[in-house]
Amino acid sequence: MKSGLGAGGAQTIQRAVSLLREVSASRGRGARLTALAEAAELPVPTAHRLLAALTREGLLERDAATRGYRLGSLLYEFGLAASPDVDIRRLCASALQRLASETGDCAYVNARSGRDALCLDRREGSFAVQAAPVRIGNRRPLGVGSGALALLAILPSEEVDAVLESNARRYRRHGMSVDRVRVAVEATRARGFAVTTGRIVARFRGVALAVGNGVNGVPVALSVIAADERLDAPRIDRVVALLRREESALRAALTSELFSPAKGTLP
Amino acid sequence: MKSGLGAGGAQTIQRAVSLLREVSASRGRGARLTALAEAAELPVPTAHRLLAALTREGLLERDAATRGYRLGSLLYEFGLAASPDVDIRRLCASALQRLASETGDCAYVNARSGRDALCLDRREGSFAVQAAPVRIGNRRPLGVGSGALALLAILPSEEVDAVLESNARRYRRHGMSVDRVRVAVEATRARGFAVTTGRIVARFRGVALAVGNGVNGVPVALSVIAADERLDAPRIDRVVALLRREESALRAALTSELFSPAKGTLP
DNA sequence: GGATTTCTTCCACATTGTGGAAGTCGTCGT
DNA sequence: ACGACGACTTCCACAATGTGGAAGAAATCC
Repeated sequence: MKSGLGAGGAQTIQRAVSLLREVSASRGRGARLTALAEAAELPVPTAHRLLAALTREGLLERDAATRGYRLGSLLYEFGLAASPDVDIRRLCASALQRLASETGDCAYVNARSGRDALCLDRREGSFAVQAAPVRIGNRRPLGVGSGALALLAILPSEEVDAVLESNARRYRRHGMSVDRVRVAVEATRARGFAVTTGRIVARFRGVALAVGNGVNGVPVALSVIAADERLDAPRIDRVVALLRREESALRAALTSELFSPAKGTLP
Repeated sequence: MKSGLGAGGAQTIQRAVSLLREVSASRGRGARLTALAEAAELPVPTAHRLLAALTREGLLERDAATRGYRLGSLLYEFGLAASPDVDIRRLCASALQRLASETGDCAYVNARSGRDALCLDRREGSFAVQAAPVRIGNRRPLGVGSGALALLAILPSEEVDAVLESNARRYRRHGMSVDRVRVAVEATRARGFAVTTGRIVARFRGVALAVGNGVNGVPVALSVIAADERLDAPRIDRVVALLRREESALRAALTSELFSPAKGTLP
């Protein structure tokens, strides 16, 4: 088989992690074998064997009813130990709170993770009733969704190209295409913030703004998602103003955080 | 090589996870290659290759200064997505808070994870000044430390035997032995709670109590750690009384939680 | 500055992982 | 209820991948 890029000694680990990422991209109640195999570009029996091994080790769990794979408790446990010194969620908590209560809609923090956007945290406003909302920890390809688009648009163009190429297959599965994402990136750059149409998630739109140079080197974006009829042009402007305000507040908080990093559980 | 138990198709994954567990057992600033290889019972070059692959994938990070391996940010990200429906940390938060403030020492929640005890959360009291405290997410072999001992002692004897055998090598690295742990288990069962001498972590003692049938099927223990001169016999009794109180409160909270599970970020 | 320990690279070998094909199971639709 | 389709699992011949001893760099200690 082709081995692709200069790996030194671990096809298996690369494949396994690739499967884990695909599982954590799946919303709802677990991802099925065939879908995972396809997404990770692996033959079904191979994916099956790897998934079984990951399950045996506790990195995955299998929903008895659905037969779908979910991230396992061992990953939660590792996550506790891997908590970063600068806790982005804690830093963004109050910003999210204000955004959600002032707009009445759902406010999100997304971070870049490789070629994915990762939902770090969210806060629901009073109006928020979404069918299958993005949950904390979920991943999507950079460019798909408002937060993910804002994150993609701030990357240097050559990196954008690399991400687009790498995600080409995945865009298709989201009903997108490389070209459409590229156009959206250009529009986002010109506009200064990201908006999505109601097409990606049916009947919902998002507005997003990337945070300066990110948090601790990690690019981060704030976004607000609402039913599309609630987000007309004037309202978008108001939401963007709120996002701008929170973005500044966050940058200020970051500066002071460098001198007094708090760690551990919230009081 | 001997393959040991009935694995179906993934030596590599088993070894990789084993290394991850060892990394998350290491306190301080990262675990070194040789130590990890020894702990995971792997030849050094093999461990090196696997660790390099895990690092490349983002499951591990390497401290440039120490050359030690730490859990990587991708594990933190997976951890977010893998957060359990019943959040043990949230349930125990107030119990920890009271224990820490009333004793002035360090209060911990530990859970069982395979043959390990896992530090789920901790709260420092006013007196707590530990040199190398156990951090959230750290692992130790079941039986080493007060919380870990309480967790081991509530297991059925045959399971205790299995754990003891499996951990034999690791006890040695903690200056313990299977026999000493077994004796401690008997003593813990007779006493109804676990205490440790100041020998495991120099100059510190712990008192621990397991929580009923655990939380959501996961065995859990509450513990208080203090400098050994602070923990004389009468004070131990008082701490145990506090632990008993919190243990009951926790069991009560568990019952009501079953009917109104809260999820997501705290308000 | 040399000795010791720790880490990294190398490479011949075979164990482990591979994936096509075939079998089994679960789930639809009628 | 039953049959037909798709999804999951098992099987196994094959070789690519992972393996680990040995030797070569780095870093660290004395």
